[in-house]
Amino acid sequence: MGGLLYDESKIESIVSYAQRLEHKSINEVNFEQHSYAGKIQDAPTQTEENSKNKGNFGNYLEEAYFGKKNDNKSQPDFPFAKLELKASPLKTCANYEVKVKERMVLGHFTFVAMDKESFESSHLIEKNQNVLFVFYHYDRKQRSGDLTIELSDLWQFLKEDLPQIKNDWETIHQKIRDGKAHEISEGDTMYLGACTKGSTAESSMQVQPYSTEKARGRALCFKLNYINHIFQILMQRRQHRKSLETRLLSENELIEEHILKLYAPYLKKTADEICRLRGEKYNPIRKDRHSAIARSILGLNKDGTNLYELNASGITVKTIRIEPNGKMKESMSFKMIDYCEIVDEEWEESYFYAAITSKFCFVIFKRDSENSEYYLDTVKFWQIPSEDYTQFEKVWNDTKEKVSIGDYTHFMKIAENPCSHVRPHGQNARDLTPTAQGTLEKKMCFWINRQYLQEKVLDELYRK
DNA sequence: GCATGATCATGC
DNA sequence: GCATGATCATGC
Repeated sequence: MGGLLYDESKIESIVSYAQRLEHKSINEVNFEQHSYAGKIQDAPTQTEENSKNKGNFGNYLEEAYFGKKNDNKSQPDFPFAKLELKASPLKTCANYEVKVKERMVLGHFTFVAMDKESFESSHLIEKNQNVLFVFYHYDRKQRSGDLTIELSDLWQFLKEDLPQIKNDWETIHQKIRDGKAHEISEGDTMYLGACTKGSTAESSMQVQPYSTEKARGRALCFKLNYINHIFQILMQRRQHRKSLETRLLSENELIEEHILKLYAPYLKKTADEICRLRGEKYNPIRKDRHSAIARSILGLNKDGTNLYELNASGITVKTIRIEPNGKMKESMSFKMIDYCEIVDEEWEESYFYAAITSKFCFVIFKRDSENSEYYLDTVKFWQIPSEDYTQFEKVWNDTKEKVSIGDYTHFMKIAENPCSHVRPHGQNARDLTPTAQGTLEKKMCFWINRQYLQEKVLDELYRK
């Protein structure tokens, strides 16, 4: 192809061409590059309708900027340089923090094809050895060509993360081999995920090799927390900032195994004893005293932001208290709902979605009689089965709708949904937060129902 | 017994 | 001051 402004056999050339886009839009840069101007007319012009197409920016980038036809070949986008191009949208949060908006889809796969692969020989590795990430600021009111690009940079699998990614891949692979493709859940894995593609309609269901049951089509993706982490790392590298995070794992370790190892010395010891062993003060008045212990053992700071693997995987560490009868007493709370944010959000891009599709690490304290102390009984990793996602989605949608119309008094109650409900979560009844309508309302948050966790997680551990 | 609303201590 | 990770208290 003549007339390209980059050498398509050289990674550096392609990357530096992409970097001309930073802090500018595609149309702006194309306009500046007069020698290329003639070609712009060939570029696809967007209609209002197709600007809603999610892959649109990526296609526009490929065609109008790199002058390539968008094909769905299994080869990398720049086959001569073995370079894959990936565009990823950013959003600016209420606190002005810039984050990646959605998970990064790496490629659709069929269960039959993946069954025959090994991680090392996988399509995933083959296609994504070198990735050129282009992070752009998403704005649904603007056309792709006018969106501002924040960062273009080369990325390769981090060798420190590779054992976990391999384990994630193999977890998905094993489910296929076990004839359980229909049971795959995004929460099964840490960094790499298998997200659903296509609808639940019978026509879009796929066959799997070891079961007659059809399963929803899937694509491999980097889960939201992980792709966001890649963005943060690339930004840090660019700005020569040092990461504030510590790595929990040493070489070739897996997250789950390592965390279980950290808790092992304290199993069956009371909260008080654990604190004494660790030379920390036990404060029986704090409502989050067990959580404080669970976090301290992991080495988490108060914000819970200093450990790389927890951030990159989005693992939610939660403590549960079990009463002598084997039951948990309380439902499980999450962050306060941002009423201004939720009205503009999509379910799959919401905080709550990320939370419920991530692994949970339940640190379970139990007491054997009404008067005795709670002791650390066990640590259990768990994920919400994907068939329950729609229940959480219902509660989230209901909340979004009510917030949109300014109804802050009829959120879903515990009896209305088997999985989740909405309840206050502030310092007291006078603790208010701004709404989409410009008023102030009581702080609330999503809760996971006590009974749901009891049945799905705890009955198995504390069966009477 | 449990749903619901209220509240607590902490640490940045 | 306030977000967070929770637990408490009440009344049906």
